[in-house]
Amino acid sequence: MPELPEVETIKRQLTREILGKKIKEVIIIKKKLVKEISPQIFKSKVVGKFIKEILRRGKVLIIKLEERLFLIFHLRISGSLILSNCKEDFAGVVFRLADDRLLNFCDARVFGEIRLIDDWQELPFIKAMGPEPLDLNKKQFIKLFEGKKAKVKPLLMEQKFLAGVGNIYAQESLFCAGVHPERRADKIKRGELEKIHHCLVSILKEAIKRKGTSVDTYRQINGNKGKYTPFLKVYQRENRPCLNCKTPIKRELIGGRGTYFCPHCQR
DNA sequence: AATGGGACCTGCGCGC
DNA sequence: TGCGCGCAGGTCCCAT
Repeated sequence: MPELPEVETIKRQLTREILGKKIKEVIIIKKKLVKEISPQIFKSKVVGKFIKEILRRGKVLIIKLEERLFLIFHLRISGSLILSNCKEDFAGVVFRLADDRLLNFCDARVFGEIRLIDDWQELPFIKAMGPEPLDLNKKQFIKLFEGKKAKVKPLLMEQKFLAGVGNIYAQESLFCAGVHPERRADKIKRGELEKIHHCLVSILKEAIKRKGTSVDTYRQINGNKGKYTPFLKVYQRENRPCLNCKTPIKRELIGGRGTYFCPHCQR
C-alpha cells in the first residue's frame, strides 16, 4: 500500500521528470476517481497549465499548477502514478504532457481520488492531519502518546495522530522496537517510545532510500517495484520464524486490520 | 473518548 | 482444471 515512503518516492521521481512541463491533454477513463467537480470542468482547468511544484503531506501527493491551482492525489490501496502504461485495464486518468509523455493514474480497485482545489491546506482531511513523523524529534514524538488510551498499532496508523504511517510501517516499527501492537499507548514506557521513534524514523528513511515497498500494486513512476520488500521482517510472514528468535510470526486482527508480530520479541 | 462495524471496490488466493 | 466465494486494504461515516 502506498504509505509515506512510497508517496515520497513518487514525489521525488516526478519532481525530476515532470517539473516545469505543461499538461497538454487530460483523459478521464474512470470518472469516479475525480472528486467533487465534473470531468469537463476538471479538464478545462487543468489543460494548458504548467507544473510548478510537487509536494507531499502524509500519504497525499500534491501537484501545484499555475494560478494557485493544486491537483491532489490519494492513492488509497491500489492506486499508482506512473510514466509508463498501466497494467491491464487499470488506467484511471491520463495526463498527456507537452512532450507527449503520459502520466497515468492507475487504480484497480478505484478507491483512489483526485481533486482540483485552489487551497490544498484548507482541505478538511489535510487540515486534520497529525505531524509528519520525519519532522518530529524524540521529545515531540513521545508527547503525542500522553493520555492516549488506544492500542499503539492502530494509533500509529491514525492519520490525525501521525501523518503517513500505514499498516506495513506501523508493524515493522513495532517489531523493531519490541513493542506488542496491542499495548495501550499511554502505558508504554519512555524508553520504549524512544525506541519506537528511532525505529519508525530509520525504517521510513531506509524505505525511501530503497524506493518503497511493493507488496501489492505500488510501483515507482517507471513501473518498477519498490526495493524495500525483501527487508520486511514481520509483514506477511505469518508462521515463518522470527528473524530474532525463530518463534513463528503471528497474525491477528487488531483494530480490524491484519497485524503481524512476534509474540516472543514484542511485549 | 474510543472502539467496532459497514461501505466503498475488485483482483486474487483458496478450497472444492 | 475450473469455478465461485470471501478476504484485504485506507479512510470515512455511523453506532455503541
